[in-house]
Parts: sequence; C-alpha cells; structure tokens
Amino acid sequence: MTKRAKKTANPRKAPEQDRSRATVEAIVGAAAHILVKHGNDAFTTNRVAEKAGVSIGSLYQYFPNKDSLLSELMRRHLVEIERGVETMADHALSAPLEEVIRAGIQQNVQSHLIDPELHRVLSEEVPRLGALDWKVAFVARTEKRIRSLLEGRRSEIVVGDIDLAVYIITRTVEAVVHDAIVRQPQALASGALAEEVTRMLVGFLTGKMPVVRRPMRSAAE
Amino acid sequence: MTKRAKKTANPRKAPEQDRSRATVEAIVGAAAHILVKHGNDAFTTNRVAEKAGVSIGSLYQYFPNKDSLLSELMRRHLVEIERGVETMADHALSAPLEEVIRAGIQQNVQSHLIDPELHRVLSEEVPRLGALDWKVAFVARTEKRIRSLLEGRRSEIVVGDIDLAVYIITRTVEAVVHDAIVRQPQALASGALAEEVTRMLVGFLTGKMPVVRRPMRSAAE
DNA sequence: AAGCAATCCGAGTTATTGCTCATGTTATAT
DNA sequence: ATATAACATGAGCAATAACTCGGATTGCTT
Repeated sequence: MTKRAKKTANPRKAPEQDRSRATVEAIVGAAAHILVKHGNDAFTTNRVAEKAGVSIGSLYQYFPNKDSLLSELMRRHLVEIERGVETMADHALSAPLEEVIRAGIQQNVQSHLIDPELHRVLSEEVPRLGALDWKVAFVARTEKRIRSLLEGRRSEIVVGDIDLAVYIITRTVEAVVHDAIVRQPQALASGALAEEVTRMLVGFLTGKMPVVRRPMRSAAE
Repeated sequence: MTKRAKKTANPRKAPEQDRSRATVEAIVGAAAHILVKHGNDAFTTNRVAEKAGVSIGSLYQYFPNKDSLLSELMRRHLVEIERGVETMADHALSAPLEEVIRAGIQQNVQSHLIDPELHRVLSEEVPRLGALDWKVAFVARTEKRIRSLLEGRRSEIVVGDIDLAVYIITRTVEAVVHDAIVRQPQALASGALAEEVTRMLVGFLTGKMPVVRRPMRSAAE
C-alpha cells in the first residue's frame, strides 16, 4: 500500500516443477501463519518471504502483488468451506426441513472453526479488495444451492419470494454465527444459539413455529 | 500505518476558542468527505488537512494520530444513530410488539441512510481499531434498550433466554439491513425485505407466525 | 500595551515497505 | 556436454505518508 496499488492482479508465472510448487506452498503457509499469529500489521511481503524461508524475489515470481497473496489465501479458505457445504447438501436431500436447516447452521459453524482466527482476519481485510470474481461466484453458488434445497420443498414454504427468503436466511446465519464465534462462544458451544436460530428460520419458512425445545444438544458429526 | 502504530490514543489538546473549534469541525468534515468521495486509500492526514484548509500541524494538535480521527468520525456517526434509536424507543412503548419490531427495523434502515457510503467505509475500516471503549458501550446500551422493550412484553415471548433473543435479533437486523443497502436496495425500498424480517422476528419471539401480508408499504416518517 | 496562551503553519524528518532487477543456481532436453 | 528455460536470490530503489518541531500569528487578559 505504501507504493504500488495495482488495480488488476496480473497473472504471474505458474509453478511447473515440484521445487517451485513447494515454494508457493511455503509462501501461502507463511502468509497464513503470520496473519493469524501476528496480525495484519505484521503481514508484509518481506516478512512472509522470510518466514517461508524463500527470498522476496521468489515471492514476487508467483504473486504479482501483495493483494494477490491475500486473495489466494481467501480463495483456498473458501474452497475448504465449499467442500463441507457440498457434503452437507447431499446428506440433506432427504431429511425434513428442520433438519436441513440445523445441518446448514452446523455446517456454517464448522466452517468458522476450521481456522477461526484466519477466518476473522480475512473477513476484516478482504472487503477492501472489492468484489473478487471467484468470491462473487462462490456466494452465487452457495445461494443457488440453498435455493434448490428450498424449491424441493416448495409446498412447505409460505414465503412468496424464494430469492428473498434465500437472501435473508444466508445473511442471517452467516452474520449470527460469525459474530457468535467471538462474542457468544458459550451459546454456540452449548448449541442453544443454533437451536433458536433453527427455530426462527423454520418458522419463517413454513409459517408454523416448532415447539420450543429444551436445550440438550451434542456435537454433530 | 506506514510509520507509527500508536497503541494508545493519547489525549490531545481540546479546542477552547471558537477558531479552533471551527478548525476541528473542518478537519472532521474533510475527513468524512474524503472517505466518502475518494475512499480509504485517499484518506491520508495530509490530504485531509489540505481539504480542510488547515495545516497538517493543526490536525495533529487535536488528533494524536490518524486512527483517532477515524475513531472520532465513527463516534459522531454512532451518536447520530443513537439519537434516532431513542426517539424510536419512546414511541414504541405502547405499540404492539409487531409494530415495535417494524419500527426498529425501519430505524435501522434510516441509520444506514444517513450517509450510506460513510457508513459502509467506516464499517470496513473500524474493525481494525479493535474494541473502542465507546463503541462497546454503544452496543451495550442498544442491547440493553432492546432488552427492556422485550421484558415489558415478557408474557408474549416464548424464548427462554431473553439475552440470547436480544442478541439474535440485533445481529440479524443489523446484518441483513447493512448488507441489503448494497446488495438488495430494491427489496429494501419496496419494504418487502423489512416486512419479511419483521414476520420472522415476531414469530421467533412469540411463537406464533403472523399471516403473510401482501407487499404494500410506504416510507415511514 | 504588554504578556501569555492558544492557535496555526508547513517544510522536512524518518521509517516503512512494496517491488524490481541483475545475477546466480538447478533442472530438463537434445 | 551444452543450451535453454525454470527457479532462486537479496541488495537496494522509489514512493509514500505519518508525524515533528521551531517559529509565526492571533486572541485573551490586565
């Protein structure tokens, strides 16, 4: 940020040999480590290179600029999350709506728990990068997936505008879980929070409120 | 960020004469203007001083560092919001729960519309400042206010843990509205979004879903 | 008018840091 | 073996921007 402020993340040489692939991995790993352990202020390209045990020149051979490194970090993190979402979506095909929602929330919690600190830092720093194409695509895919799930249960759902419902649901779950990781860890751990949110969303979708359950929850697979 | 990274926002001389008060106002105004019109990258202390028509030295006479300026901007913005919240809370004392919630959401929307771009930029940049004391206090006051509102209607509410309910409600409304300003402006303008969220929250609290309304909405006072 | 404090000024200091480039080293192909 | 390309190096350039400081004005008080 001190010097350049590249608009376009120019493509850079892709690694072809094992040696350079290892270099890239080391760089990405070091970047994540520094962000998590020392925060964004310590996240300088020189420091990342040092931690990775490679020269600063090597770093710039594979990443056109600093932002592209941050971007790659985020991309990889989203890939991990999406993998979880997919398996969840498969499982949920046959389950009742309430179970689907519960599983979805659980999945979102898991996503945040992969690496909470990294997730937090990324969500703070990535917005400045603007609308990354693959990030937009990720959100679109996710919403589409949820939409299909709901459409398969169209008869149970009272909300007129399905897209609006999808929007509200995704925003709500993401926001509440994300914030709760930091501010309400105990409510999350006990499952009380997830249970209430589930109840809320089921009611919202079906127009019929489920009975209030007694706490009692355990970790899901 | 390039040089210093002050931990504590040292106190600085407070303006005593009208002349200096005007200077401070000019600085704050210029800061907001630059953030909104030219983005965070253009937000440098030198540029703010220039735009304000004062010297960089004067700026540092009243703001110990750059972050404190950002912080002050956020503080003032929250004060504006809180004023709105207060009048809303007064009005809502006698209304039925559904109306209270609708009004609360409407209020939140208004808050974002005071200066949408400034609000957006601040919400992106302020997290890095950490937990500002007055910001924590603001959130606490707001949640307490909502809590009182709900407690006054304890009999209608089925959620066992009131604090948990307050938490879910505030997070949901803030997140959905905040995001919708940018991503779903038309659903916000039509009132459809607010209506659905209202329905969702009323159901969540009372355990009884209101009937689905037909769109039809108009701007509130 | 004198004295003191508040206010203002802005060129320059200082440190940081993203990034380049000329040069050296290792792998692959023929 | 030799040529070529892939890969690695790191000193140092260049730009930026937060912040200081010595001194000039302006306003208040007596």
